Amino acid sequence: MEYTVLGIAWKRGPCTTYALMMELSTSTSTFYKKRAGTTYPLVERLIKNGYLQQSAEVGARGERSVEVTELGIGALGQWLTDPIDLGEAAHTVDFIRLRTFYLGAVNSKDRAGFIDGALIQLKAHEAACERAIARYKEMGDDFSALATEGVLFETRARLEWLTKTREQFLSIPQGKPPKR
Amino acid sequence: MEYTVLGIAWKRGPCTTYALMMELSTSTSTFYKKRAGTTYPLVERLIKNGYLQQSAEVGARGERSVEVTELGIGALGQWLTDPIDLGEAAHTVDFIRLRTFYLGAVNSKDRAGFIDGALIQLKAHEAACERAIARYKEMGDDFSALATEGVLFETRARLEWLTKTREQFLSIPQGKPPKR
DNA sequence: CCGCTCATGTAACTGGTTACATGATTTA
DNA sequence: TAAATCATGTAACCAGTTACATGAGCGG
Repeated sequence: MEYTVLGIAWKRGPCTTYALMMELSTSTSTFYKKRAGTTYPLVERLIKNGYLQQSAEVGARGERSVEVTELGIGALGQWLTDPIDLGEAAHTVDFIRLRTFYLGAVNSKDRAGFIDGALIQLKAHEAACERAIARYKEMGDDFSALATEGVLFETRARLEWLTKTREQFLSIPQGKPPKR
Repeated sequence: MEYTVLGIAWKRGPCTTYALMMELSTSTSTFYKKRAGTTYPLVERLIKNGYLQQSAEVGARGERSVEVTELGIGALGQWLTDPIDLGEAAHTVDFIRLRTFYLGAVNSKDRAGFIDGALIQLKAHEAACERAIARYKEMGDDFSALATEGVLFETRARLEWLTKTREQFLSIPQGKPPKR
């Protein structure tokens, strides 16, 4: 999304499109598998619309760098100040949870396999979040640290939910729910 | 996503594309604002690929209904049985959290406005989840009830996170983090 | 000097959104 | 009988993904 790129560019100051792309693809929070094909056109679009501009700063090897314009900072502030509506606040994605809606289609053994596999991945993700938070703190990026704390809260909630409901998920008979 | 439609069609048994569309757009868990323009082509695609088929059942008003084929049930089972990888398990979306990464761009008063507005929406969402769970239990759809319990856990974690970090978010000075 | 990372793109494809369009049936 | 809901689509647009393509600089 445009605002994420705008936000990263604002935090970093003048940097290359490549650097933006790298941060987009490695962040614990960003949900796009942004690669070159997305980032370069997106940055182009933002420049065309006046939110980013070519920076005067040029690297040793002639890399071009971009920076946020006044207009861009204004748009970022607008986005952060606009009250969030219920639709956006409630909109979350969780691919583990998504599957659990239909677990009745498979037997208990398969359900256990899925849930236990998911728990392992979530624990790995929890550890990754902790490392990311430490890294952000070290870098002095307090907002990213607090935001990633949110990912950690979420991950622990998912672990707790799956752990507590595991037995119930396994005990429900296979098949679709009764018709009404 | 295809699997969600497949899952809903499996749960419901023969039903119209319209009914699938309605469930997609009202569910607490589905993240697509699926409208006609998405659902009809998607169902067409699933029929073409053999996962859905026209059902013999026809409504009083001549509505066509679709149902899952054996192949479709197989694909659904496959999806549910395949172990989830870290990338998919870690991939979550939260538009409130996304903004908090860049809250340093605005002053403390604006941050407080954003956070407090978000808390109000999250509380409303929490109540909506509770109602949805009760409804699913009433309908005898235990898997959806347990899955939506997951949404509830998540929502409460987000509330707890924002409540606990609110003061910290407000106390950090405005501006971008120091360069390294 | 070979391979890796930095750096910058392009082109084709896919899939979702918006907006439009139509008509039947139900309900107030 | 008028409005709402059920029901079915289409077409233009937009944005993200995949895969391809290139070349410079750096470290072993």
